[in-house]
Amino acid sequence: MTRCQRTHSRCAVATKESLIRSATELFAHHGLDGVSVESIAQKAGVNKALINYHFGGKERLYTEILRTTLAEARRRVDELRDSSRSPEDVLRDFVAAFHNLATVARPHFPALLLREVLTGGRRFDEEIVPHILGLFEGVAGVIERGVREGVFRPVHPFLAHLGIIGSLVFFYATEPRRRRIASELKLPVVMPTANDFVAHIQEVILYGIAAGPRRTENTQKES
Amino acid sequence: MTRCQRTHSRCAVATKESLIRSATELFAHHGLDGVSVESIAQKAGVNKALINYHFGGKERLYTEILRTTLAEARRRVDELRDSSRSPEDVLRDFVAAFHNLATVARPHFPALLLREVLTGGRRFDEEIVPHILGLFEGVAGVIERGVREGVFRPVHPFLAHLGIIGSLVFFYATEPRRRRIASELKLPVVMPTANDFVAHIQEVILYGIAAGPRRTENTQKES
DNA sequence: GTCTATAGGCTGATAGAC
DNA sequence: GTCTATCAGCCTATAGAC
Repeated sequence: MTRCQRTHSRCAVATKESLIRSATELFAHHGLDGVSVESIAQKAGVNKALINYHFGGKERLYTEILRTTLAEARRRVDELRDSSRSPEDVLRDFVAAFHNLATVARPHFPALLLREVLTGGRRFDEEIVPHILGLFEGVAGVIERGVREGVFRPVHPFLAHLGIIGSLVFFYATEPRRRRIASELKLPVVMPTANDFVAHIQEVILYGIAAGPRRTENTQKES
Repeated sequence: MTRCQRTHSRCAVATKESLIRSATELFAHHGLDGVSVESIAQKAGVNKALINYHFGGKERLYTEILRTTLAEARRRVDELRDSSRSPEDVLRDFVAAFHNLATVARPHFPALLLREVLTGGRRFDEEIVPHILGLFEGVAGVIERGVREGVFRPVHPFLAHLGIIGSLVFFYATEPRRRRIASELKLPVVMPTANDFVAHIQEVILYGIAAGPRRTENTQKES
């Protein structure tokens, strides 16, 4: 219970932050429709009327969370994309940055983004769209550069972007649930850590799109 | 409006199928909590009381849809996994089968599975768990075999499974929405088709985990 | 089997006291 | 800024007519 020094009452900013923190976790877990304002307020330890006072309603709170979370993700991609390093290294950096974002800085970013896209992205307004574009341009851009410089095979940048982002978003969005589900289902496997996954996916992606001679025959779609 | 030959009234089976079809699409798009029984009934063209009569409530209808959808996916994986073909070919077949399932037979399978895992898989009961296990064992099993036979690098089967399934589930679960969103956002890219994606992902996966000499240096996590 | 009518609970939002 | 009290609307489920 953070208290202001002068008023001896709970700071407004502390209330807002508490609400945002609680709502972020609940929205990521249950979706906008699966969360009641009552449950958000209870988890935050404040009155539910304050959601309307500070944010103007449940939906506006959701949109604000989506916007700030995507802004943070975009900021990190922008920091990396114009690097002078090799395309391989930049791609590795993207994966490492995603890992850090999804495990430390914004652990609910993957689930929030995924849920929003699943439902049709109806909240992708003028404030959010640039962030989505930034993410896309970052990954697809470095792949395009790698293809141009001849270090990557001529893969389609957008498809490669989707494959990479798909793996990452799926893994981190489902990671906390999967651990519990896997143990309940008695999955016959030792659960690797998220760190193991980062190393694996960096390796597989780079082996997968790197230029150079291969012993594998051409790929085919059907048997 | 399918009618029975003798009763001259709408067949019960037609009603059930119509409800299942409508509910499947709505659940995949909006999630269990985002769909009202009223909207399901309206889309199906029947009365909402019939949802309780035929299925025993909205949640039971949802569980039934989840179960039959996962059963179908599992059935297809089981058909392929014990093939005598090479691990590379079986993996290609898995991807092709997923594509067929996600575009023709059960277009809502990826979104339904994804949403359920995101929310914690609370409906993974004794009837559903074997299907989940079947999917996992199919993909991880063929990778294990490939590693054992020396045609794949010694990747972790479970991590490889997650990376592959993640790409596929993400792509197909978001495909219909992404097309609309991309055009609204004026994404500076020609949208490739799902067929293009299949070819791309088969290629990248096999290049990514195939054994054999590589020109790429060792993978590292941080810059 | 299907429909109408309705019960009963929960939800999001707000007015007003402090 | 925060809380209590409350309302109107929507929700799921069901009883009962046909």
